Amino acid sequence: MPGLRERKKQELRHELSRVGIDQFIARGFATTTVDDIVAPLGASKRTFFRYFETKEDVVFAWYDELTHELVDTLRARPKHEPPYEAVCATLMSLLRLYDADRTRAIALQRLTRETPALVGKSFEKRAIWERELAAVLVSRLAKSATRQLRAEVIVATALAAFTHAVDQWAVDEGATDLHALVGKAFAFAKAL
Amino acid sequence: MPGLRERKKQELRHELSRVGIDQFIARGFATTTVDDIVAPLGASKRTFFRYFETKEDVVFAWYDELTHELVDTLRARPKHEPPYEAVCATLMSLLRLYDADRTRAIALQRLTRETPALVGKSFEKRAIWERELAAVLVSRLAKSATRQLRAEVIVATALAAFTHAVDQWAVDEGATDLHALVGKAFAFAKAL
DNA sequence: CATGAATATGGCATCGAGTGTCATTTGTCA
DNA sequence: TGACAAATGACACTCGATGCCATATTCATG
Repeated sequence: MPGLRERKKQELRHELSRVGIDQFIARGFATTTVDDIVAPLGASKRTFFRYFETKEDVVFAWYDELTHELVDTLRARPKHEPPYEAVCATLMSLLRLYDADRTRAIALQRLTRETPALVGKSFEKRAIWERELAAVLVSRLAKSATRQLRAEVIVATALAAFTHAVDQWAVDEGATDLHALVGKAFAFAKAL
Repeated sequence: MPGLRERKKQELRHELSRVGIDQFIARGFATTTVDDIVAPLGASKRTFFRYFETKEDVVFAWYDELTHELVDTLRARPKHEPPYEAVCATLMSLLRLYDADRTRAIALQRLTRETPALVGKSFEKRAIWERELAAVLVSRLAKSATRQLRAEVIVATALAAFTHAVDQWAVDEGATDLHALVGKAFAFAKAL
């Protein structure tokens, strides 16, 4: 079992992320200092930076937690399924997170969109997903000198379609149907 | 005509970028301070930050300079040309930059790849291209509730294919034919 | 060419992110 | 309970980034 020490660590990491995001949304990213995040929890700035490499990372803590799950999901897709469809189906599984708390998801998307530093970070994290998923996908493709590149292009395309759909949905304040929009974005990429 | 003042400004901006990149390549991004960049040119740190918002920006100064050119190139593509092909042709025009100085291009790509902060910045700049190009492309698409999204997906896909091809080329130290590789990447996206 | 307005620069002070170090506290396990 | 390992806090420090103001440079006009 996990043990008290490990449990406390995960809890603190989670709390730091929660408090941080709340403050960013309420008062803006730049105007919120690390001390502001740490104070309500009675922790020190030094501890904060043992849990997160940068201030930006608190916004995308959940990205890291999902990486393994995504990889597993893609691995579990039926062997005969075409590669692009497998990646699309994998990404679709993420939508439950947006469904779970639409208001927060939209606020978070807006926060990211309006903060250049966060835009960069989100892409940086996305690049990690890309690399991991492409590594899985490669094994599905016929051997060739360029199958690594092909895997990367397929994953990157699906991911780009996905994020643009989510972004559009958030810009519209959730007025449209997210699932349908993502589906359309996937279809757009398929029929270039 | 430009005037002395304007000419000096552009020259200094160019010099700052050149010296900065050189030092980053030679001694690493994190270990090079802004003072290190500014010293050989006899400028002050304060002046540096009047030319570049962040230290990262010196690496991507040429991105900004190319934005208008890219937009114009896309606008100039024949009206009947399918949208994806128009974007691909537009991006192809960038390859002359990589041909012009292959060694430096490869070194720069490596620098970016190995520096997380620069990875984020490069995506951030790419996102600007995406937005600009998508805005142009929209006018080529049939009116519909989702044509904005469709334009974004098309542009993002082409751009992703392009950068992954360049990246692969740089990883291989320029051993493969860049033009052919980019062409293949474009084809991979087209035939998902 | 002289002169005053507009603009670019440098120096200074300041804030805050991020890191190294070490003493102290807290969880673990025999 | 006592010893060991791991987590934390406090402190000092570096450096990116910004506001402020005095100085220097360019430009437009007479």
